[in-house]
Formats: sequence, structure tokens, C-alpha cells
Amino acid sequence: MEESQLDVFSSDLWRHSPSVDLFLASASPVSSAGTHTTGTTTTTGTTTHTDESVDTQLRRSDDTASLNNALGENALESIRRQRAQNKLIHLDPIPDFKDRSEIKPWLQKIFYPQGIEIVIERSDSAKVVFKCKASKRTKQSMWRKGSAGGPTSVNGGTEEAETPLAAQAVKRLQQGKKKRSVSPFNTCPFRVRATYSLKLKKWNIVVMNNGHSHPLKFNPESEDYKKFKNTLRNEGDWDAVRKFDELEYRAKFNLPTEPEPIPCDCGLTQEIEFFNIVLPTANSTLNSSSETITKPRHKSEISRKHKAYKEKVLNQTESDTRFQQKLDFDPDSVMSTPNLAHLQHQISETPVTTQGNINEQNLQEEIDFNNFFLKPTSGPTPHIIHEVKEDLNANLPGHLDFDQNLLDAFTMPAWTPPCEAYSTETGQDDSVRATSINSVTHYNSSPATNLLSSDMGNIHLVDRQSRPQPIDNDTSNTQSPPWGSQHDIFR
Amino acid sequence: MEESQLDVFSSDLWRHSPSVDLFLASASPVSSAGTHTTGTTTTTGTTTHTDESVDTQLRRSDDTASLNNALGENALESIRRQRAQNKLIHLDPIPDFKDRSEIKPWLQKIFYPQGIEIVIERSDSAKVVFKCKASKRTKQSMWRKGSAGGPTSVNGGTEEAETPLAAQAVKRLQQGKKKRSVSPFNTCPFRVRATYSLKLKKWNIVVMNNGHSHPLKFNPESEDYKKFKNTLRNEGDWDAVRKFDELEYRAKFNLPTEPEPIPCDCGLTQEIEFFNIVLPTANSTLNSSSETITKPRHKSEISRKHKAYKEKVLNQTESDTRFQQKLDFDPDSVMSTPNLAHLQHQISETPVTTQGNINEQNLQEEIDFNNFFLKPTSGPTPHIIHEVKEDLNANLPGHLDFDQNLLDAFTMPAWTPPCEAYSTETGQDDSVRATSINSVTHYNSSPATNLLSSDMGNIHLVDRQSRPQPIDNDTSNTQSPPWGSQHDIFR
DNA sequence: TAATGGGTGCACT
DNA sequence: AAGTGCACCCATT
Ligand SMILES: [Zn+2]
Ligand SMILES: [Zn+2]
Repeated sequence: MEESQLDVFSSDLWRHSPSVDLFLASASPVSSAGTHTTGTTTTTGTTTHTDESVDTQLRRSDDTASLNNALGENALESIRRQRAQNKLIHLDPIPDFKDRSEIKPWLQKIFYPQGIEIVIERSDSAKVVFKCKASKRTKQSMWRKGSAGGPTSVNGGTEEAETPLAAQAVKRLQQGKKKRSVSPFNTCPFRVRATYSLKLKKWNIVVMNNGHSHPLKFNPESEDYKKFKNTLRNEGDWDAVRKFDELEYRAKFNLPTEPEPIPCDCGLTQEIEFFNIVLPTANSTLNSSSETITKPRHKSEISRKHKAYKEKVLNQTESDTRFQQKLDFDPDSVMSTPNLAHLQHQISETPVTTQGNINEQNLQEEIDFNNFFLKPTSGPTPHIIHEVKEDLNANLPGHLDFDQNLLDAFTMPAWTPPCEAYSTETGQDDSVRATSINSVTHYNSSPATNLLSSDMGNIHLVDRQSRPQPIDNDTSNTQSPPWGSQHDIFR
Repeated sequence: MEESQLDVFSSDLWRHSPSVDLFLASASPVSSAGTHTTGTTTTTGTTTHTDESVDTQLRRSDDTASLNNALGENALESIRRQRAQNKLIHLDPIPDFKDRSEIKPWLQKIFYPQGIEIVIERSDSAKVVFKCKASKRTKQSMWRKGSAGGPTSVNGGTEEAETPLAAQAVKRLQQGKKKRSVSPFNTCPFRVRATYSLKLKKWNIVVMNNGHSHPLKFNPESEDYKKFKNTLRNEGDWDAVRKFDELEYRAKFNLPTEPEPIPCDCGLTQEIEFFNIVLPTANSTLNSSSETITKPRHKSEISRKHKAYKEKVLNQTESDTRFQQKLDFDPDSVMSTPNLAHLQHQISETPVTTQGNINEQNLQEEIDFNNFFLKPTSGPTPHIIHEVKEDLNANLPGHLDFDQNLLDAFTMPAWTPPCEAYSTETGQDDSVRATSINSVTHYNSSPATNLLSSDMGNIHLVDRQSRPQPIDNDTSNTQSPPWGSQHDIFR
């Protein structure tokens, strides 16, 4: 409702605002925002926060909430430290989710401040896959020039989510040939994958393709965000509520809200499985796909089946009715730490870099490109690192107050202009510059070029290798050219 | 459960059975089937059927059920009379659906006997769009040669749903470029669109693209079918139950079950909106898309929003608990006609060929190709016909017994070999022969060729016309070639 | 609940 | 032929 309103509004003025990133936020007043001043939360150490503005409220930050916030901080740090988009970021100390419905809110705490609105792409009892919410492009965005400016979109974007040119090409390719329709603005490779390990009876969360094909933008007007915030309130997670209040405030006044971008991490990326293939060039068919992480090659054994989720939990983010319940359940206690000890234990008993499906991590590889560049294209000997929190964490103060740190994460960006050396190497169109932590991804650095080259190549290349048997289909000689090579990256 | 079992079973034996169409059915015994003999239902006119085998059962064919069956018969007749796949078939006298959940079961009664398993593609308070259920391809189907033979699929197919070659090409194209993933076996253009007219306070149903990219097969083992049949029982629609019992019986014993195919209806098809464009040839980029009906240009006004569906009706096809309720509600009466009069009135007050969103129909055009061929490519003067029941219907006996007619529709197929003249004209691969009522669709007659030509063309063509503004995208010179033309058929 | 990837029905937006 | 959020599936290893 106000969303569409906002769409129109912002899309009209978008072009005229130099600081477009925060325009939407400033155009729409936020309830509690403005009552806080930046950095008012003074809680540190073990002191419970006695923020004056919160006193009158019914406060109850669960121990769980506190811990979750702490874990969120760690997760955020892990993500920030990541260099290449196609590395896997294993979020290790994570809350002991009792139900899969608890995962999304936790992730939202992490990703909303980064300007990323996540939605569930797929879920079942053993897995939840998150992706960026599809942007709602406006009519204007459809007709925009290739670069600069931007329409209004829900998620990442207050700018076109993709270069319309490239987007259109994608769209066309898709439409020309049947498919479950997807808007061209919905091609972001970013994924967060939560999987439940039966063995460990524990959830694992991995961030994949930590790069975006669209600008990131924190949009407090989003319906999902409002739901999320309500959820926080219903859970009595006042730390988080306050933090997001401040975030809204900052967004409203155009203050920087995003985590500090890492200087220049662009460069050639390559998956370990494809090192035996010629490194992609701009016109290589491997180009667009080699940038994103794909399915691991080997897996362990399997079987299946859980039970109906339907009868289990009601959508947590929608039940405003639970507000009362929650409050009644644990009214005042601000800092009690009953479960905390238990959760703490669980966390500490999992080694820092190894845990859970570390195997998957190794298979997918995380490549340190600083090393990689030293030995350029020299065979399959990439330096493999584990991104999973090396120095951070360590500090797990008994309870809350991690929100301060978490907030700091996106509070003071020491912005460094992104290096474009490599992006121009593979692509000549930098109109879409990912404003994510890792600046430009090659996947998007040259969307149109990549699209065209790889798409046309796919017609032949992929067909060939995915169907090894000779194509003796009567007269339909849809030849797969002799230069076919392998890249079964997708799917 | 038994589905997967069946998959394996039938896919193994598929090739060895000459009468593959019915193999699945004969491999799986059906409960009540076999007790009926073909054509036992002797009810005609106003006589209520006193079929001996039904006497012991709890019989209650609602007046509603009876009427619905009658309407189903009419609908079937309309569909059978349709000649071209890309014509719109307006199903006119249809039940006065009180809820959109009533539509699917009614359509299932019509389409299951044709070997078509429908699923909802999209729905809201004002519209329900049905499509063919995606076939479940087996591993074998993935690696099959281009023609003949077939894996096991849920829906239409006990044969490959599409030429794997073409399917793979589609898949690849899609995968190369992100999209909501769709298996290559899920490309059937067949659609049934139900829309609710606020003005008339009535649902309208239109069959679009009445042709299939896969063989049609009635599969009584399908889970959906079982649900459907349970729904029939729950509603006390014993006429339908009996009819489908017989259908299962016929399928089981390899008796013909499909409606008589229409001799040879293949040929060039074209939408009225594109007559000012050169008719597509095999290598035309317009080719693949011009075959299917697309979104109507103008709609009659439809405002929207009923109310939340969620709280409204529970999935009708799943609620076995309603069995009791229903029976208690209207236990024995076989032929009472309380609502019938009302419904009858409603129907008769709507002219035969015009009704509801006839506008949409006219815009989309229904082309009589017999006429069309007489004046070959001569401009935009196609003969427009209204397929909607011309002679049939007329008879709306106060109640039931239409099941006999409905059954007859698929009982005695006078099969005529499909003409391939035109299909070979545009495509050299006839490995995919739609066994639908209308034989081959051009869309699928030469899948691979179409795919390649149109797709590669799309890269340029579509981009150009969908974004009229000059492409001044900085360095990304993803040129759209000068031969770009228009076909914004999709979207 | 093996682990882990993907397809798809279908209502919400 | 709305696009898509989400869960119920199934597939492969
Ligand atoms: Zn993204
Ligand atoms: Zn079909």
C-alpha cells in the first residue's frame, strides 16, 4: 500500500537526489526514529543497558535474544571479512535454533543492516535457503538507460537491480523459451543456506556468493522489514529493536549505515573445480557462470523425509498476536541468563574453524585471492583459507550488549573507493556496481556482455556436455558445435 | 510412494509395451473398477439412472453435481470441437462456482478423462490459471534419443514430455542465465484460465493453447487423481465416481479412453495481433512464440480483492473429513433440483456465444484455419469464430445422466492418423508428436531448431524493441543488431 | 531426521 | 501465460 506509493514517489525523484541510497528512507518518516541519537546505547561489558527511552517500555531481552545478537555480530564479522564473492562463509557460532522458523529472523538481524532483504527461496525440515528479495521494478526502471540512476525496488535496490539492458537480455532469453517466469531483476546470486545436520542435531549456515547484482539499500519502509521489527518486539528483543531504531534514524538522515566496504576485492575469481579450464575472459562462455558457487561435487550418502511443517509452527513473522504471550511469559527480566550457559557451552564446544559440514566447505573451497594473484593462473593450487572467524568472536560476554558492536559494524564505514582495475579487465560496463561489502562482482561487472556471450555459448556447450550421448535426434540437427566445453555450473 | 514405485516400474517396461498409453493403468488394479461393463449406464432423458451396481451405495448426486456434470459435458464438447491449438475456447455454461476452490474439481472432471492432469499455476480471488502438471522425468528420460519411447511421468506423459534434446536446450538456456528453474519437461503451453467478473459476479473459463507438448495419458495412479476421486466421493457425486470407475476400468484393460482426435488440424497458426508481421518461417525468431496464445491486450475491467483465501476454504481436494458432513447434509435425494432452477436461469440468461469477458476472447481471436488457408497470407482478415457450443448443450434436462454423454466423449475414438504436412513444413523433427486432440503443435514440432533460432535472435531483437531508448550504456556495447524486429509477444 | 541439491504447486502481493 | 515467497516434494550421492 504505502509501498506502491513509495515506489512512485521515489522513482520520480530518484534521479534528482545525489544521495539516492538513502532517499527513500529520508522521504518516509519512521515512527520511533529520531528519538535516539547516534550511539546513545552506552551499554558495554556486563552492564545491563538502562537506556532512558527504554525504561518505560516493557523490556525483556531474552538471554536467547542477547546471545543471538552476539552470534549475529560474529556472523556479520565473518561476512565482512570475506573477500571473494564466491567463497563460502560458514557462520559458525549460531543460535541453537529450535525450529527452522527461527532462522530467518536471526539472519534478518544480520542482513537488514547491510541493506539486504532476504526471503526464503526454498525450505523443508532439513534446509532453508535464503536469497535476496526480488526487487519490484517500476515501469520506469524498465526503460532506463544502461547506467546510473535507478528506480525503486523493494530489496537491494533503490536503483535498478540490474542493468536493464542485461536484464532484458536475460528476460528475453528466458521468455523466448519457456520457464518459470522470473523477472530480470531477480538474478542476484547471493544465497544463505541453512541446513540441519541430523548427526549433529544442529543447524549450519553458509553464505554463498556474497555479492549482489544490485545495489544494497536498507529500506525501513519494506513490509517485510516492518514484520521483522514486529517480530523483534514480540520477542522482546529490545536490543535489536533499539538498534534498528537507530538504523532507521541513520537511514532517515542519510547517515552512513552500511558496513565499511572492503577496499578492492575485485579480481578474477575461479572455483577450484574449474582450474583445469582456461580462465574465462570477457567473451568466454564460462564467464558468467564461473563466478558463482555451485553444487559441490561429492556428497555423502542419503535418505529422507520429515513431517509436516504446516501443523508445526505458524509464521513467526506474522503473528502479532504473540506479542502478549511473549510478554506474559517472561515479563521484566532484562538480563537473566538461564539458557545462556547452555547455549554458551554448545558454542564453545565447537572448534572455531572446524565444525559441522566443514567438508562441504573444503570442497567448495574458499580462495584467498591475494595469494592467488601471486601465482597467477598457475594450475589448481589455490590457497585455501577458512573464513570462519579467526580473531573475532573470542569475546562472548555473558550476555547482551553485543548490539553495540553489531551496530558499529555498519556505523562507521571508512569508505574506500573501489578499485576498478579488474572489473574493467573482464567487463567494460561498470554501470552496475555492487555496493555490497565486496564491491563489484565479476558476475555483474559486465552483465550485458556476459549474458550475450555466455548465453549463446550455452546453447551449444551445455547441451553437449550434459547429454553425453550422441545427438541422433532425427532431423533436428541443433548441432552443438565442436568447441563445446564443460561448465555444468548451474544445477 | 506408489508413485515412485510406479515410475520405476513403468519406465522399465515402457519400451516393451506396444500399447504404452494404457500400460500404467493396467499395471495397477483399481478398486471398484472391473465391476462395471462398458456402457452400462443406460440412463437417458429424464430417467434417473437406476444402475444396479450403484444401488447399494450411498447415492446422492447433488443437483449441483448433476448440473456440473452436464456443464462438464458441454465444456468437453466445446473443447473437442476446437480446431486450432491457439484458439481460445470459452467454456460458457459453467457452474455457478461459489468459491474458486470449486473450479479445479470441475475442470478435473473434464480433463482427467482426456489424460490431462491440471494443476494450479496461479490463483487469487479473481483468477485461477491452470496448466498441465509437470511431468516427473526419470533418469532415462534425460538420456533418451530424440524420438519414440518414453519415461514415466506423472501428468500427460508416459512418454517423454518433450524431446529431451529440445528440452535440454531449453533447460540450458535457462540455466545459463538464471531464472526460476523449470525443468525442460514443464513447457506445455496448455492453459485453462478462470476469471471472476465482478460485474457479472460470475466465473468465466477459457481454454488457451489447447495443444500439448507431451502425450496425454490418463493415469489413475496419480496422487492428485486419487485426491480428486476422493473429493468426488466426499461430495457424493456418484455419477462422476462411477464414470471414473469405468474410465479406470477401461484404462486398465487397455480400452480406448481418449476423446476422438480431430483428424488433421496442424498448420500455420497466427495471432490476429501479428498479422501485420511476416508469417514466421522455421528460422524466424517469431516462430516459437507466435504459436501460443499470449496475454490479452485489454481486459474488461476487473477490480479485485475479495478476501483472504487462507481463512476461507480449506483445500477441498484434501479434506476427507468433509465426507460425513456432506452426506449428512443431503443424504439420499438423487434427483432433487432445488438450486438447479436457479442455476439454469443464470445460464440461460447468458447468450451462447457472448458472455463475460467476451472482449478478451475477441481480442485474442479464434481463427478458423479452414478459411484461413483459402486466403493464405492475405492480410489481417481472419475468419473469427466462436467456438462456444453451437448445437450441443441446448438440452439441459433437469438433472444428471449427462455422465453417459460425457463418458461417450472419450469412449469411442475414431482415430485418424495425424497429418504431418505442416509440421514438417516448419520443423524437421517430428519426434515429439502431441497426442492431444489437435495433434502436433508447431511450437513443438521443431523444438530444437526453434530454440536456437529464436533464442539467439531474442538476445537482440527483444532487447531492442522492448527498450526503445537508444542504448547509451557506457562501455557495455552489447549491441542489438540492426536486423532486430519486433515480437514482444511475451509480456 | 543422512546430506544436499533442485522442481514445482499454488496463493500472496 | 503477472512474479515470487514458500513449503512440499523428489533426486543424487
Ligand atoms: Zn542480492
Ligand atoms: Zn499439456
